[in-house]
Amino acid sequence: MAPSSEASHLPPLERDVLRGRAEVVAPALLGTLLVRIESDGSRSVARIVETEAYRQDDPASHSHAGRTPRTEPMFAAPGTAYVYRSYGVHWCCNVTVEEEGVGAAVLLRAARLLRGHELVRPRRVAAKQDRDLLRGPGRLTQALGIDGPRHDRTDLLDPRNTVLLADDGWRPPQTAVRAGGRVGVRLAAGVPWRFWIAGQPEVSPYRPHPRAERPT
DNA sequence: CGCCGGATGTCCT
DNA sequence: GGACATCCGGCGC
Repeated sequence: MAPSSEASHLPPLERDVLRGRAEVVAPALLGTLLVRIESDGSRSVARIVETEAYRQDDPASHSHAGRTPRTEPMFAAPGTAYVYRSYGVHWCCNVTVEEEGVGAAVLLRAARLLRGHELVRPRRVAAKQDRDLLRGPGRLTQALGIDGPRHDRTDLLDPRNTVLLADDGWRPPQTAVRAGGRVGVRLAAGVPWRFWIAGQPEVSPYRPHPRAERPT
């Protein structure tokens, strides 16, 4: 029998979940799964514990200035990956949300690794503890081998692809979902569109932008 | 734990 | 040229 059959039975995330406004979808994705399928069929599975919402009318969003070659995927159909380079060195992975033509996305900031430790460890040699493996958006992509050339513009709900959003039905208790300012953004720093599961050690440490402008 | 500098692709609303 | 949705290692407390 095929060794991958068990993992392949993880149900995909429902696309309709992604059609709502970014700041509604972002907390709704807490507890869902990110799956990385290697070329040999082996899989890593991680539980999403921290997200951030970005949308077109939001000064902190890449889509705020309109379409560019880089931000084009933000305007694609819901479920599309928007993978961009951060500070020239790291990759960050977003899921496009809202309707096609609207520049909105949810940044996947942190996750807890459930399976695939042996696949992730060699890509995250700098991680001193397991909780640091996918703690932060740059670390998350490095851990799962997500990058622009391979994954930008791919459909995260198409089971033929190598990075997928899945759903095993688990969700955090409502009382454990927290909201606050987004990490490292200068504009609209007070908008509480970062969401995380309280008590999860994989949630990335909050760090304000050095010149954050907060609304009065 | 906190602060600092270095790495550097893509954009200038 | 400067800013940026980041991370890491080195240093000091």
